[in-house]
Amino acid sequence: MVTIKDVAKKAGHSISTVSYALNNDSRISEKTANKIKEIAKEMNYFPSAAARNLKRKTTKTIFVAISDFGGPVYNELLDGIHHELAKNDYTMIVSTGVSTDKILKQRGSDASIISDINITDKFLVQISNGHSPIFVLDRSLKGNNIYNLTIDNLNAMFELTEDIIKKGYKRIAFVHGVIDSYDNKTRFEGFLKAMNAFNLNVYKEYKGSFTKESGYKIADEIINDKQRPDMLVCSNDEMALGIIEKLQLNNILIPEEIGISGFDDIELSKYFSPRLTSIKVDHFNWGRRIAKTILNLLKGKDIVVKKEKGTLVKRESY
Amino acid sequence: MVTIKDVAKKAGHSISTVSYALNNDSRISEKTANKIKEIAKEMNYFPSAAARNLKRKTTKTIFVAISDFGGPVYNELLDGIHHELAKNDYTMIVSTGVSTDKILKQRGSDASIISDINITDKFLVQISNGHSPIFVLDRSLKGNNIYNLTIDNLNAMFELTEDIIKKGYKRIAFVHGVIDSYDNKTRFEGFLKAMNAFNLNVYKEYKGSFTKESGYKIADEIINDKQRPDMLVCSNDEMALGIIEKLQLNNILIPEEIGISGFDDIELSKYFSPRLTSIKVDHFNWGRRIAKTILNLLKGKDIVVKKEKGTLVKRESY
DNA sequence: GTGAAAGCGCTAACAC
DNA sequence: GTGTTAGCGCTTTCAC
Repeated sequence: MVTIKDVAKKAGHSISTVSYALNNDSRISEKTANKIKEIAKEMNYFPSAAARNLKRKTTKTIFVAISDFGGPVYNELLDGIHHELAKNDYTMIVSTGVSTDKILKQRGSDASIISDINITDKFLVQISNGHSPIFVLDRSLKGNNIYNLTIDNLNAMFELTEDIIKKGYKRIAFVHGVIDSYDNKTRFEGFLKAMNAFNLNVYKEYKGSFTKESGYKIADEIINDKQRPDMLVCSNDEMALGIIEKLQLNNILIPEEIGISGFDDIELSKYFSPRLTSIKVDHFNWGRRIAKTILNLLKGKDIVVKKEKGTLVKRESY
Repeated sequence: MVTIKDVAKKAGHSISTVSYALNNDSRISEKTANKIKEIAKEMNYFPSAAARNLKRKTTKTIFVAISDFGGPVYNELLDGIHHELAKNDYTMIVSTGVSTDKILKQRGSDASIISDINITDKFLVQISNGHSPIFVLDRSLKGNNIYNLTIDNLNAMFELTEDIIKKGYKRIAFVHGVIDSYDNKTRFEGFLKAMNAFNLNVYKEYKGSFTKESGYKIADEIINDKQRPDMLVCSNDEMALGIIEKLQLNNILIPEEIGISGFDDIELSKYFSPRLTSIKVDHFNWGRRIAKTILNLLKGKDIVVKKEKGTLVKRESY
């Protein structure tokens, strides 16, 4: 591995001069700088991140922890974050699972974005002290270096439920995702708010876990039910799609017999028949805003945290 | 930030004793070790990755470069890689775009997996000298520390094409993805091999770019064509799905008027109507194999590189 | 405009 | 069994 020392020797200069030259310090004469740069290039030299990070106490890296790489949602979010960071010469690294814990503990980044449901609040609070800033998505968590960035689930779900109620549905049920997750709680809250506003009672509640499989199970319950709801408000799209699939397999017509709605507006939702009515969040844009917020904080600016809005996408599922 | 020095001071021991204790060196008495560990925990101490990496000249990190986070394929692949690495106490970091170049140059990892079509062969060859090992997926590239890991596109496509020919199709066209990409070339090769084996001429060739959008364009060409092919062998699923969507919008029946096949077997392909016949690759398993190969290499073992097989998934699209 | 040297936080060879 | 110390590759202060 070629180090700054090797370059210095070959260039016939001190390592400090080489360092200055490569970092475009104005003290070095253009002639020397160019000569050094050429030699460095020739030798295929690149500064070691480890050494530089150690010295600079900053990594110019932002870390993003996600639950899994499959989610249709992460795609755009990560794109948005990366887009903004790259413009500002920051590097984005992403990880899942146990790797995440290690990166977090060992301060591999100047800031972290947590969107991994498997990382506990407790762990985050524990490491946060004296840590680089941690931005948590979709949870509500207080702590020293912890910042909360969320989607405005409540208002979006309120708007959706209002639309449903105005269509004349009466036996409206709610399909929960992971019951005490931030997303589920706030979405349910928005749902309840609308139901209350129209003096309607919740007809039924189903307990799922945000997955398509949990949707299948709920569909089974519904199939065997003699007093079915006429509308299912689901806490996310994946459960809604699972339910649709299974109900249709059992010849229950959607939306004629039961209406259904989702949340997230994932890619697949457009391809189902009927196409799912859902709440769309512009994740690319949200990612950019998240990155901007982080960069501002790192620059020492004051930051304002605003909730990201969702918009109702009306299709034919109710 | 709390350093090893702080822990040493508080524990009343030298920093080396602390280092040994935390790294479970057998020289340190259990009593001292436990005391030190407790204090470290209490102080919320974690060793700095930067300092450790610099000293150890190893990061215990494997880097994966991907084209984008959206691809349905990456999900399982990354899961598989992570699964295997985590078991062996390695950390996986993932990145896209310009971040990738920086990480690669600055040796942020003990090995890298490249599955990003935007990274040029030239760049890889340039940095490879004296670099940690680089594993390239889906390309054929020679170099010092470069290893090629690929899917057996040729044989899988041969098998698929053979099945198509045996169904009696005569006017068989091929839909190219990015024309000189490894995947496209080898898939086309397998296609040609089967056509030749049955003495059939390629009826037509269309040029796409692996995206659904390029599928739409090709569909337009086909719609306006007076002498349409009766079968479209596509270089990947996404183009096939784009073509199906557009053809159906124009009331062309699939498979009655035109048959169609894909490659990759992405999630969506099951939900289309008709469901797409395709080649499935077990990406999770492939990811695990890739990780195992890398770990073996890092351990100094000899490695054998075998192509990953694909299997034909027959559905109703031809 | 350039170089010598200190030191970032850690590991590990060596001394005791 | 524990401590002293060199040094990983780099940046940056200070001296010239």
